[in-house]
Amino acid sequence: MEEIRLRKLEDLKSKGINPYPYKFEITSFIGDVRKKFEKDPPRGVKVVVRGKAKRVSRTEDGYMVRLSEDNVEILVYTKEENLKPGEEYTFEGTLDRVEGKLSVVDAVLSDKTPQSIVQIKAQYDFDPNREKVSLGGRLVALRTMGKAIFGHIQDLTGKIQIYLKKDIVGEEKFSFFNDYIDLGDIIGVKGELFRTNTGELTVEVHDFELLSKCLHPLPEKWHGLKDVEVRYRQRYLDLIANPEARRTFLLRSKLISEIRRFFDERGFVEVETPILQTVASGANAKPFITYHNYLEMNLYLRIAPELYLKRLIVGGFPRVYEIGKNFRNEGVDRTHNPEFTMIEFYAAYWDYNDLIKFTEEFFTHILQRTLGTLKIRYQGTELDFTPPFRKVRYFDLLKEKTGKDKDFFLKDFEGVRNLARELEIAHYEKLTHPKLIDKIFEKVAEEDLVQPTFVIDFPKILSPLAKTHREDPDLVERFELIVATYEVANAYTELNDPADQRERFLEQIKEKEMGDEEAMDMDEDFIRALEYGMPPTAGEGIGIDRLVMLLTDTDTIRDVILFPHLRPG
RNA sequence: GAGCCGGUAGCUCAGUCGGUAGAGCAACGGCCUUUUAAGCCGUGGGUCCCGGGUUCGAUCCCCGGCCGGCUCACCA
Repeated sequence: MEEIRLRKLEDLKSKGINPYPYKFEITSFIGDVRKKFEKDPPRGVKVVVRGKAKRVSRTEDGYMVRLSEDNVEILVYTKEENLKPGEEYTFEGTLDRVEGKLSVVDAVLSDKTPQSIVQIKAQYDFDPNREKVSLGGRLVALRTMGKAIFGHIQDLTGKIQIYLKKDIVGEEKFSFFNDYIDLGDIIGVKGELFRTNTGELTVEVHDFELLSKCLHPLPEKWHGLKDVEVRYRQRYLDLIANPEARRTFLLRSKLISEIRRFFDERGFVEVETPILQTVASGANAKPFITYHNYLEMNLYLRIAPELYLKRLIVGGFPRVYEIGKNFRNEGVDRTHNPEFTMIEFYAAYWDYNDLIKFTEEFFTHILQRTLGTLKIRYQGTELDFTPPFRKVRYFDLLKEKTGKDKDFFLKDFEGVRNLARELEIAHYEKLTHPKLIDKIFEKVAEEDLVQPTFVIDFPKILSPLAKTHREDPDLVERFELIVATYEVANAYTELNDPADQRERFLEQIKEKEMGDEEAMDMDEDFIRALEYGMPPTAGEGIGIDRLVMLLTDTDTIRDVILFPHLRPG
């Protein structure tokens, strides 16, 4: 097949036609055109429609019916079985726009009095008045009908039907299309907008141009691209073939701009700190090591920006944030990619109580702006982000689950180890005391935390950069926000006493010597920075990838990272 | 790192209790000027992931490898 397309390419060149021209003037993106003449129905509008089923197609979890009333069509998505093409049916369902087309979703058979499909459509799909447009896109569907050709071109913003009529484009152009344009090619079309008999917004093409040849066949139009390996390795194909992929990554982008807007509007300054670091500190994780030829030294890819951001607080930036990648040399699974995106932010004169309120505000803003709701479905469960979120203290939760109190966990090392053994925690005999507590908490507490929950007041020995709790020297002023059993945010009142910080680092070094590979490294310059005085400060990190997973109802981090790490194929 | 599962046409999949394989879409040739998973008639297309073994014969059985998925371990 590639050979045929290559031959067409050569033919074009020999005819003096450049198959890769320099420029095509477009009047707008495809989605803009659709937006102009198509209104989205408000959320949850119920309709009853009746018509003849022109086609019944199986979808992943039901059927799609093309329902026709006097030649005007509407798509109906239903789980009803045994529907037959040619029969008349009445459906009741919710009006929605699916890939640009007005559709009735979650439809069930009904015996109510139907509304007119024509009239329903008239409310949301408008007459384009022969508006002149010039659009570019990839040809993703093609239906040639002798002296007329229908097709769809697509860009990131949407899809639109094109209509070529021999009478209109002329004999020469028409056969040029037939002879040289293939499914997958990028083309530019100029023409006038109209609606077909069935009501679909369509470009009546007056002229067109090949903008780039596609030398490979596209994935299948109906099933899309399913092979996960190909979807990740050749993400461009995923983006061409699968609307969910486009939706996910558009939402990711929207999320990140909304995050920026949220922070910018609140006086935060966006900064960039080093990714190549000489000391990998600021988190409990194993770093990647790289080598600088000129300096003849190893460098680490950052595991966290924390210590640099706090240096900026020392330097007088009152509120800073950084959105960027962190790199952790650890296992890869459904919730971990070796490089992942976080936002970390720090606010002088705040403590962790301020951050709790701020975090609730953050989620409200983000959810409203991206999804327009505070209640989202995630893997079959409704998550309610209406503030205030549940708050529970670390040791209260442990006590509830194990019956053991703080003193037990912090003072009775042997007891904790025995408990770990009872809980069948792997390698319990090799774990250090803080690690054991951490593991037990993860095992007994986290898996029940589905609704957004702040776990507050962590043990000090787990938190070397957090400030000691004002009411309890064993604890720090720290919280994690857990949603759907995984950590989404981690925050604390920052430790700003340099002497205390030095002690904590020394404690980490001891942990490292006792076999904890993830214990933090001492950062002398960071301590020196604190010696110049850091105002009371609170800081937080939020994992962007996991946030996108929540917002897009995705259970694999690889589905929200454009190019996730894979072994070379 | 361990266990389980998978890799068949460009894509989505079926199949061979061991005799080198099939559908739909895509492609190619026809017909078709409002189609839309267009339709109708016809045609071509395969390293059945790779390497070894068993066998007269392996895509299928066995062993090893590569890549992926899931679970666990490691880890945010």
